[in-house]
Amino acid sequence: MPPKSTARLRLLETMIESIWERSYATVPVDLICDRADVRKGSFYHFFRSKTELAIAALDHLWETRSKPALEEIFSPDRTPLERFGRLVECWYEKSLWCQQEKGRVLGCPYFSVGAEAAGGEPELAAKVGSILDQIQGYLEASLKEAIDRGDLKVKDPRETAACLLSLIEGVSTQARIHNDPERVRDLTGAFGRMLGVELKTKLTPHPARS
Amino acid sequence: MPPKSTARLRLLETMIESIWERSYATVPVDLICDRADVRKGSFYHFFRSKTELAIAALDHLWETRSKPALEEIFSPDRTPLERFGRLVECWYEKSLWCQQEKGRVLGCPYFSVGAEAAGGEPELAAKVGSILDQIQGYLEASLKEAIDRGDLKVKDPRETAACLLSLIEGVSTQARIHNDPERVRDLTGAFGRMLGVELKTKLTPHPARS
DNA sequence: GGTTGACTTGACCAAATAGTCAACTAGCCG
DNA sequence: CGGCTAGTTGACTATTTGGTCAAGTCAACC
Repeated sequence: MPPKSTARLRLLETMIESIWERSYATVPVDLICDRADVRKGSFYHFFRSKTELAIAALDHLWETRSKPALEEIFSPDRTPLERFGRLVECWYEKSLWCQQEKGRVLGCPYFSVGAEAAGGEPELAAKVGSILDQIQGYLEASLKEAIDRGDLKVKDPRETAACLLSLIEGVSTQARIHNDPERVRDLTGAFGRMLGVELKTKLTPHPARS
Repeated sequence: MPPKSTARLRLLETMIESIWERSYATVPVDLICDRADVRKGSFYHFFRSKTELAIAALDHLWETRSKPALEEIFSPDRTPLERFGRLVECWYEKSLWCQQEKGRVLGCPYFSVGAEAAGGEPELAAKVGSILDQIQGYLEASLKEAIDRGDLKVKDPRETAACLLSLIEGVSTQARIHNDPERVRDLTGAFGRMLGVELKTKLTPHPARS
């Protein structure tokens, strides 16, 4: 039987949103409760602590949004190189969407929270770590496939996947810090240079930047 | 005449350390005061707010540590490519040092604080942004020099510098999240691949990793 | 009808938080 | 000396924080 109440779900979604816009530490339980229209007591009925909610929320975001999105991007229908191109496109579109809908470029919630949690919230940081590893897994698998197909010459796909991920996340975070979605454009060229191929995306090469 | 009291300086140094180990939001003013052995009143004699101290502290760190270190790394005595190699070496050594002395890999304080501050502390985020831009400047200048010398073929040095910086910072943050300094090793190969050359560093290619 | 168990409610708490303030000290300059 | 100023002190406030709790509601099941 499905859960009788939507409160738990509302808390998860609200937590993600709040944490993404601000940061883990600066989002008080009271704010989450207000925004989710849930009373404090109910909060602690579903979750033993704020940390536990955060972990559950990241997990929820991963399972319901990020993982499905990556499944689409890394679909077997595409060639490996097409997947990388699509990944970069999606990342850029998300940044644009963020700025328009949220008023700010917010970057990657996993990465920001992970960096924050690494100093003081080890379980939260570990959850982020495992999610990042899974993302890296998609990259690595496609790298290997590309190598097998002869599309790519890469010595160590594991290391290269790690670098690609760091690159994406680094660029995203820069975009967040500077509140500039255009920084994410650079990813197309950077991916290409890193892999030694020319990536095809819809993103035009490079308009003049302020 | 030099300042009569070291309290201000102690606050700056303590703030950097605390913020680096934990995060901006989770470092209370009282803790800084305790660790710096300064009373609350003195704190607010020197700084109007916690935010103001944080900004001053990042500035202090930049001027007294990071900038001099980069000046050495990017010294004209080195060829541009040697500088990149040295940069990667230093970054890796710092990560190792961190783990040994601090008990944890802490990554880059600017980047972590920047990501955090972007949601709610715009002035702090702006300070980080300007510091990151300056780091990028060193990279860009050396890229241009390398191109002029014919050591490198890069279309857009500005964009490439931005990507290199994102890569460094992304890798650093991953190292922080996973508390694994070895992740920073990957930078040598990644830099090389990004620039289309083989970088020479003291870092051995790649030992087996757990 | 009565009992159970999941969920809700709002009042409550102790601790932590950023920031204030008036009084104090000590060096320095006339 | 006397007064000025930079710095120091610790007690103080108002608010916010994460978390608790006892008393409820309500639908399902016996």
